[in-house]
Formats: sequence, structure tokens, C-alpha cells
Amino acid sequence: MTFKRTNPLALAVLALLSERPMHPYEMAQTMRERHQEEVIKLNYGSLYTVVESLRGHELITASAVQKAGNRPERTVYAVTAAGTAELHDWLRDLIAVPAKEYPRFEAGISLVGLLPPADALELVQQREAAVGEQLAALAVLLEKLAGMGLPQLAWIELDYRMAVLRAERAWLAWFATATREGTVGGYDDWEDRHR
Amino acid sequence: MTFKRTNPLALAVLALLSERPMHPYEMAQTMRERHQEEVIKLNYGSLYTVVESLRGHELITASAVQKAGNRPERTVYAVTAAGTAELHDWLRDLIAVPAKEYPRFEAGISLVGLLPPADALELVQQREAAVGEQLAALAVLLEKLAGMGLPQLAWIELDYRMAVLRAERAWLAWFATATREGTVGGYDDWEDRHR
DNA sequence: CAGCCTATACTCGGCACCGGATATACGGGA
DNA sequence: TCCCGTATATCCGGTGCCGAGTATAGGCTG
Repeated sequence: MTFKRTNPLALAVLALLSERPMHPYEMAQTMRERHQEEVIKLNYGSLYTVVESLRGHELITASAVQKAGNRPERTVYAVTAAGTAELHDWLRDLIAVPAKEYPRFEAGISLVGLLPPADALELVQQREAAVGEQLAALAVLLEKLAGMGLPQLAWIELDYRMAVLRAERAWLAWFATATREGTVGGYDDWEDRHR
Repeated sequence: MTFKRTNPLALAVLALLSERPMHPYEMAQTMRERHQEEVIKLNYGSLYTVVESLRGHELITASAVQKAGNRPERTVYAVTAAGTAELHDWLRDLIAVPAKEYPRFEAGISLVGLLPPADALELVQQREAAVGEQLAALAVLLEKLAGMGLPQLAWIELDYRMAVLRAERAWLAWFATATREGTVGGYDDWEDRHR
């Protein structure tokens, strides 16, 4: 059976091990330090599952079992040639091919007609504010990272996220206005249904 | 135990049943017809799991068991008062509070430094083209829906998605240019690592 | 040096989810 | 009337994922 590219955490593991051998807990620490868990969901339970799966497919191997002091044993893993190939190929796919995803907001906004227009307006404005705060937080983070001397390429994904968030905020602002002024298509019917 | 809002398919079920009672298969059909499965992932296996879970939490009830002709029995469900409350509350949350999500492209682009710049450029351009095609397809779909006399509110989520996709396309175009011209921060180092 | 908190390192049971299997009914062509 | 493809309707076994639990070591405080 060929390896299934479900959990992106496996991608992170391959990427980390392509730097140097590590044991799972160290991978988690490194991901934290580098703010990688912002982009790839990290969960201890999943980490060990994923590592074991990668080992099963011989994309990584247990290269050593250390025993420092009286701590629990820790297994250090290293990436194999097949693992490196998988990493690169997966990466290419992730970048070149847009995957079908299901953002939760799309699900929510598609049913917004079920709520009264006045409520909808308030909720959308709340989201607009929240997105604004996220943007501000990202700006601060970028400042910090740049101040540490990290090049733009090291936080390129944050750059991307900011671009998307700005678009979302703009759309929310438009929708709020259109709702407030009743210019969104189908508004009259919408209001009628809620009185 | 309170109901866990994991699978958005449960939201779709509540929304459909708030129109009129249905049996699971009919829900699936209706979702298809309305292009709802574009926004909410539909899977027959999950559908029955989710319906059973909703029933267990008494958010819906089995209102009848039909037996038309000699077909398999079909259980028709109806939403309860608690179910309607849950639907509205969940909806409010989805709209007002941005959820932490992990788009796969972010994971990919965050590791783009592992690929040679020339390859990265090509991949990003491929994605840009693909996103362009998605936008074109959405425009066609919008045209069709509007032609059928549906108001904007009925396909508001597509409007949102187009806004986000346009932002993504613009960002990809920027990144492609910055890579081609070597103006992305850290480019020299990037190129050095790949020779 | 007792006591407590945090960091280290992993384990495990449960469950939601998914893909594919199952089984019957219906309609249309040869 | 036989056959086959499609529509109807549901079920189920496997698996990946997650959160919470476990256990020891080291460090800090009074």
C-alpha cells in the first residue's frame, strides 16, 4: 500500500528530519519554536501515530534509541531516500494543485438567510472586527520575525495569509454595507421571511 | 453530553429538516440539486452517522417509517425545537467567530524553500492558472443561477469564495514575479542552497 | 531538604469518519 | 420477457485522529 497523504503533520515530520535526525518530542518542540504549528496542526497523539505510519512505509527509519539519565527511552528517527522523494513530491502537489477544501465560514454564510437580517449584520460586523485583530496580530509577528533577521522566505506563508485575510475583511465590509442598506440581491424577501 | 459541532454535515441536515421532514437519502439529493455539496462535504457514510448522532441528542426525531412499494424502509426525520435552537446558535458562531483552520496550501508554501527556485516558480504558475480556471467556472455557475432567477442571497457563499480566490490569484502572481526577478527576501540564500 | 511545579516523553482507548459493499426496484431496449 | 444499467436506501468494518492520562526528572522556593 502506498502512503496516504492525509495528515500534513507527516509532511512536517519529513521536513524536520530532512534537516537532521530527531526524536518525536524534539520535532514538536522545534515546530513550536518556529511557529510551524500555526500552519500545520500539531497534536501529540497524532504525532506518534504519524511517525509510526511513516516508519511502516519506510519513509523514515529508527536510527538510534537513546537513554539519557533515567528518562524514558527516546527513539531517534532519520529520513530515508524514499522519504525525501515523498517530501518533494508531496510539496509539489500541495503548491501546484488547489485542493478542494471546506472552510467553515462558507458553510455558515451559505445559510445566513435563516437568520434575521439585523442579526446577520451584527454577526458579520463581529467577524470583521475579529479578522482585523488577526491581521494586527500577524503584523506584530512579522515585525518580530523580521527584527530577528529572518528573511521573507522564512515567513512567506504569513504573507499569504495576510493577503487572504485582507480580502475576507473587505468582503465582510461590503456584505455589511449591502445588508444595512438592503441592496443585497433578495433582501426584501429575506426581511419578509423574518417578521 | 452536549452535541459536538464537528461535522458541518450535521448543520446541513438541521437546515434541510427545518424546511420539511425528509429521509436521509432525500437530504443528499436535495444537497446535490442545490449545489450545497460545494460548500459542505457530503459523504453517504457520514450522513447516516451524523443523522443517528443528531437523533441521539434529540435534535431531530424519527417522525415516520415509510414503506413505498417494496423498497427498503426509509425513516423520515423531523427537527425538534432543541434542533432549531442548535441550528441558529451554531450558525451564529460560524459567522461571527473565525475558526482556526489549516489550509493545505499554507503548509506547502511554508516549505517552498526546500525546492529549487526555478521549480517553485513553475509550480506557483501552475496553481495560478488552476485558480484562474476555478474562477471562470464559478462565474459560469453564477451566471446560470442568476439566469434561473435565484437572488444573490441564495449564492452568497460563491460570491465570497470568488473574492478570496481573486486575492489568492493576485498573491500568486506577485510571488511568481518576485521569484522570477529574485526580489523575494532571502532569494540569494535560497538559490545558493540549490546548486 | 521538603514540596511543588514544570518540562520531558510517550501511551492508549474511544470515536467520528470514510469508502465501499449490499440489496432491491424501476425503466427501457432487444 | 429477459437483461442490464441506473436509482433508491442503508449499513458496516477498518482506520486515522484526538484528548487525556501517565510517569519520571530537574529546578526553584522557602
